[in-house]
Amino acid sequence: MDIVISNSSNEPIYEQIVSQVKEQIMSGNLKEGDALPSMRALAQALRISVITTKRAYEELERDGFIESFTGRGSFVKAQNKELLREEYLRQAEELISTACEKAKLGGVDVSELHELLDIIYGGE
Amino acid sequence: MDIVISNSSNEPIYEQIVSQVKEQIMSGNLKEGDALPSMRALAQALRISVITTKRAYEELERDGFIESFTGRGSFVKAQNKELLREEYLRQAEELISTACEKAKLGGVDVSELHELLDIIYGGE
DNA sequence: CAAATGTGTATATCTGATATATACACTATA
DNA sequence: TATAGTGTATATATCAGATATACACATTTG
Repeated sequence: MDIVISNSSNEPIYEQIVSQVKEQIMSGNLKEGDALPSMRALAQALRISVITTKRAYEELERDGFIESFTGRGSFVKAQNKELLREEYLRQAEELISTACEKAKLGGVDVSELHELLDIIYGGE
Repeated sequence: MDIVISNSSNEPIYEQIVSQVKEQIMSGNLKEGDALPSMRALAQALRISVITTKRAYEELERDGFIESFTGRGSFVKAQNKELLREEYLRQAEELISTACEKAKLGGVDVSELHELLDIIYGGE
């Protein structure tokens, strides 16, 4: 479980954890039944509070990605990757929508956005 | 000066004001030397506090878009629209970048993003 | 099987950003 | 010069993010 958090990011720490756990599930790095690091262990590793890791795990549990048991630990639930794909697609769609609004305000043509898209998607 | 704010939005009120003033400058609705509504008048119209309108105007002043004079009012400064265009382009670029990250996580191909872009940009 | 250790959980609290009420200071004008 | 309109400053309220500490349960180990 490689998880990295950034204090400079404006994204809350617990959201960063949630995102990265989802990524690891999507990549196959985490499979059904796999144990997540304990809230304490993760908190210690990231030098943050247990309450914050708990909050992240709570959100993951609420969204059906993991399951937690008092005294035992937290585990990955059976996952439908297609569901995750749809979630990421929806997020991308929303971001592109906002990008289009900004572009229109600036008088930026759609063709310019297509170029940007190719450059950014390709150039990683 | 038509300004509309949404309480349900997660964007702060003062940021909503800032954005919309920039939009009106970009659209030519507000020109150099034009007087903005007084902080009090705008606050009353939007049913918000003067402090909030002041904060919005402060940000606009800090970014060089307007100028405020105690006892006189707030006025639009000379504007370089190209500067605003660049700002919007930069914002769009950043959004597209994040969208690409999400898409990659979901295994969404770049071609699908191009389709989305056309649909969203066109379909307003 | 009881003690110890490791797990998740709950309560009260701190901090920073957003928004506010109220009072103050300056300018124009009637 | 009084008054009404402008921007400004100080102290306060509220909410989300993050926390410390103490609690409850499960597993391991002597």
